[in-house]
Amino acid sequence: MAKPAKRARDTYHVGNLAPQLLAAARALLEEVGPTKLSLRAVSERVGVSATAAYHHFQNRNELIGQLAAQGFSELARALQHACNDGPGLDKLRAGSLAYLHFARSNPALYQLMFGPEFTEQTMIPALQRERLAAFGELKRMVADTLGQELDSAEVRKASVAAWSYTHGLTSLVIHGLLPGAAEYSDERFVDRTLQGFAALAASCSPPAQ
Amino acid sequence: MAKPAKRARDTYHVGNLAPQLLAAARALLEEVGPTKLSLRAVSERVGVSATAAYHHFQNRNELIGQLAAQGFSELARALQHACNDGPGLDKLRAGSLAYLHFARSNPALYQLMFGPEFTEQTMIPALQRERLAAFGELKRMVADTLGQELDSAEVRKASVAAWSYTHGLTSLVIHGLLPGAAEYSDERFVDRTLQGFAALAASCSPPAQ
DNA sequence: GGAGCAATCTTATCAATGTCAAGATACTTG
DNA sequence: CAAGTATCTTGACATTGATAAGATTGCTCC
Repeated sequence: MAKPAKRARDTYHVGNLAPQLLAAARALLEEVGPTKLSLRAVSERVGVSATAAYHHFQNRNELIGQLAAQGFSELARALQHACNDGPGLDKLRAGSLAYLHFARSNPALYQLMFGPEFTEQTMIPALQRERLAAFGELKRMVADTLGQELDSAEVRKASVAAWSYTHGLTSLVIHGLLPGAAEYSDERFVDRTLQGFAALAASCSPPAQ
Repeated sequence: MAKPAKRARDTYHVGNLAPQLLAAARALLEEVGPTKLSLRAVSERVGVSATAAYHHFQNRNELIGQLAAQGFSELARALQHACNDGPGLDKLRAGSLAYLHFARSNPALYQLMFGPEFTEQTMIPALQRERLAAFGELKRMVADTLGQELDSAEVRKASVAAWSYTHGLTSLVIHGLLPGAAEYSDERFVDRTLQGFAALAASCSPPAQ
């Protein structure tokens, strides 16, 4: 009697799948870009059937959401390191550098983190939490720089300003919208932008408080 | 003799399809979001077969690329108006306001304009051109503010700085990452961010020139 | 005016993808 | 070891972008 040649043991996958899927997705993400990351490709890379992921994630959005959350977690750690190691006065520059460096090292992940997939409805808790944690790290940096309390109105405003310019610069660089986006160093981008702000601040009307 | 009840004249569509497709896509874009805009839905809204669009656009990317180009063109016009009408000193604030207002009025379009779909490879000429034109408008504003020549190094740096912070703030607001992103006014966001910059500039080490 | 031709539009079809349902297999717990 | 649950597979379906081939329209040239 011809039994099926391929036994279950050969095709079955067992255990610890979620982290493997996340790792494969993370790698594939940078290869194919944030829009073309397919669940099937991820599953195939791990060596598992196309629908196995659905036993660990509700759907594609939850998987890439966890990827994004992972990204914010790493970004927070990078900011923390930059803030602790650097000299006291230039914490903002050091933070911006770390931010830009993270994004340039993981461009597709960064695009995913701020991608249009995650709205209020499709936002998973882990993503929201890690994003807030990363922003908290930035607020801490700003509070240190300003020498004020963490939750003062000043710090809140300045933190949004710092996040805005850093995210904006990063986004422009990542998308290749700035000339020389490929070859120039992180330092060059950050320093030139800071110089640009200085020039703007010098010849601008003082903002109404 | 029973002829086919449906004559060709009833099903055939004629003439001027490209603009209609773009208009329908533009409307659908804001309804379903930048990731879920399907060619078929656009075609159906116009009342045309699913593949008719391929006689006017190479593929989906070219269609949404032209949408994005259209967005940059409108953004440039908005900046131009804001720059010409406003008082001389606050051109930067007026420009930022116009920028944020455009994006909040067309959030999905704005996300598309800076979306990950358009890389160096998949970039259509019209998009690149209109994007450069919009940035040129911003540079003109900055040059006016600084009182310097359009292509000086100062203006280039300051323009990137201005674009960075404006795009960053806009992006954060659009994505709903700032508290109160829904209810607060454009003015509030811009002014608070400018105040934040002032605070940062005041207690920051002066950037090395 | 009509034959021919190019542009435009349709139908039929395919491959890729996200997702669900049902069954098979492995692990756990009594 | 038996039963139940978690995990994984196969099979299937709907949606979507895209191609190929045929139908229709309008224009051009005689």
